Amino acid sequence: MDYYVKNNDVIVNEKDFDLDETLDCGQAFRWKKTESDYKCTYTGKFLNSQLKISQAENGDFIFHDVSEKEFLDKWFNYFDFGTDYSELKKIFSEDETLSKACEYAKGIRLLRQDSWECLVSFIISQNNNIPRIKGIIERLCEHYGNIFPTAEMLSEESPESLAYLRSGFRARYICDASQKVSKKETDLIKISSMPLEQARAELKKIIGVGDKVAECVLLYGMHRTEAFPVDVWIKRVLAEYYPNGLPKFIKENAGIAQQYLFHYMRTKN
DNA sequence: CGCCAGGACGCCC
DNA sequence: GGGCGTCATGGC
Repeated sequence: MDYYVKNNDVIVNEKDFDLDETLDCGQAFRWKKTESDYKCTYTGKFLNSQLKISQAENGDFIFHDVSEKEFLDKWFNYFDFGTDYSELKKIFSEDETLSKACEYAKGIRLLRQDSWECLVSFIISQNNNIPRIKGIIERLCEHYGNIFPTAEMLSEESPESLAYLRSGFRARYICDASQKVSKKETDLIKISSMPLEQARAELKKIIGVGDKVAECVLLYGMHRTEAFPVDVWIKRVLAEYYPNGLPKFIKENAGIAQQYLFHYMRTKN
């Protein structure tokens, strides 16, 4: 990864990164594609920081109106620029299916998202489709002035007061998560560094958090790359390509491999 | 219209 | 432990 500062922007060169593929592969739900003169442009937020980011025709990335300090302190980490995805894909490509999946969308990276936002987002995701998940999260943020509400804010709500979300049976799960997190009965910071099995068990104490959602929080919100969420698409991948199980050599980065497989299976047709 | 969606839970055996 | 119906809502 190389970068330089130009006027008020930071320009990044990173070949293992595609904006469309990374921001629209089902790991994050709050990035919006906007019109621009570039190949593509997105606006979104991480915690309380807003970002407008473009990918130019030559592949470079423009972090609009971002100082070098903010880039290094915040966005470098969010986009996981410290990880060498060429090396990861080289390892993955020893497996035939994974090789195809990595070739299909070379520019997917695993974002380092906020654990609380991930927890709520993936509670909402259950038995739901991606366009509708985005809609519910958008209504939630709009309701709080276009920020993602904290656990403290949401702990004031009830399933009835959340009716405007039209999130169905998931509303009471959101409330339980908000109460447990705001009371520190669920401590997301502590969980993020627990042994994996213990972390899973701790997350699953929240009503409405089962194996799949817990795994998503660990992977997307805590960057535990060995976590491996299994949804209906990954079930199809496993049934079709891995009847004897996944290759052992992906273990410590199974979650990242999962992201290539998920996107491949969901969009190839 | 019917089928499905980045599932979890309770109940049954 | 595994199988099955149920839960809201709406995208396609």
